[in-house]
Amino acid sequence: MDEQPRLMHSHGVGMAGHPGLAQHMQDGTAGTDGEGRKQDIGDILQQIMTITDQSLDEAQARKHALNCHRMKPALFNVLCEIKEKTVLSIRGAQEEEPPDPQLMRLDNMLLAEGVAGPEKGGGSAAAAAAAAATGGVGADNSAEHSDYRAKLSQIRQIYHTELEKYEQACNEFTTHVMNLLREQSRTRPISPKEIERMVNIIHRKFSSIQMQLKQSTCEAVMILRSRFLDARRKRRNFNKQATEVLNEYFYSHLSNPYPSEEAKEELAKKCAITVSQVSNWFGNKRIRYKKNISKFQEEANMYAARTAVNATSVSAHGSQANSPSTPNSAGSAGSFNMSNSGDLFMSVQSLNGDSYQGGQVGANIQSQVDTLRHVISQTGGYSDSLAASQMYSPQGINVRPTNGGWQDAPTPSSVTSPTEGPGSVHSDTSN
DNA sequence: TCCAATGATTGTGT
DNA sequence: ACACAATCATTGGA
Repeated sequence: MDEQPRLMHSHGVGMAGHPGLAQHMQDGTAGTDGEGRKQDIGDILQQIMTITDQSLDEAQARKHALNCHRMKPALFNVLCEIKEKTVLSIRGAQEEEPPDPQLMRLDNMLLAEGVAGPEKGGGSAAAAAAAAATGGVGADNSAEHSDYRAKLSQIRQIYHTELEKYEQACNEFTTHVMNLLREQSRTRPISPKEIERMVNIIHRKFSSIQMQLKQSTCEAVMILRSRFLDARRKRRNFNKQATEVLNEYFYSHLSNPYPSEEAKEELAKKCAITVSQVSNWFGNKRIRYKKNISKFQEEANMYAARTAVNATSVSAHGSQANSPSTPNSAGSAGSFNMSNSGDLFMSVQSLNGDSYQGGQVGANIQSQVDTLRHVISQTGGYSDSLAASQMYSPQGINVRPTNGGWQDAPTPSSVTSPTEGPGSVHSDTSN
């Protein structure tokens, strides 16, 4: 910096002890010719460069004089132009930046999660969407949702408070800097464009802070989501009634415990759970039943007896059994085949694994067959130990609980008929 | 506190 | 897409 005065000296323009600006101002002729103008500019420059070296009063006086000098606007314009063409133009090239994709992602997410955007509904909509995604739409999880919403709105509140703080700080700082620059623009060449640029720089800095805020908010939302909507963490046992409905269906369709889509829907409705929950339940049940049939024997018999009572009472009234086991009853060919007798069914069953598809179509009849089989097994002197051994009894050439299930070796129903002696093949069908 | 039961998820096979 | 099997994570009773 202190080189510049020397530079001036070398040009032989402004010198220490040079007449003050006031004098120049009085000297109107100074600016008329080229030489005079040059000297004039040199003087002004000199004033600018040495202004900090002077005492406060003197500086103030000179500052005032400078501000009032007729050449000042022109000079500042030129200087601004030079600045513009050099440093600022380089910076300007960097300024044109596309919207940050990362920021856009964060914004979108916050919007989708209901943290940003409209106050009402966003959060609950996001919660509902998230719940739907996890398949958990139950009557009992509305409480969970409200809890989720409460936490989400807490995050939202914090986010907005912080955002407001940032914005306020940003505005305050921007105003301060702008005032400062405007003030300074009287004594040094600062164009409005430059001020604007400075404001942009400040905004960018603050927006990067904002991005951090958004990022941490997103993280918080994600954690909240995973904690609240991970169904495994919020597992609730189904209520007794729901379990009974499902078990009833399962044991009354033991030969083919694969509810159709409609059956699942109806079961879901009855149990106030989702279809996917029904699917899960049946998946688990099939596996666990197959793994340890003896354990489920008692349960099987209980439900079989119960269903049998229902079935007989219903048939006594000459109407259709209106249980969840009905949805599959739309079948015609299957029903026809099945409707002949349990004997036919069983023979088909033992000959052809696909017969269970028929069973699925004629679920009504199949249900009755299963049920009756259980009743017979109960009345015929059932014993647990026998049941356990029966699982692997010689009767079951196709009785292999571990071989992959009902579809290709579909005789768990006979497995659940432990009264059949090892020799009494299909004796249960002779009802 | 332990442990069986149970609903849900994940990985794999078809 | 669905079923199975293994597994996880939670619940609830002893």
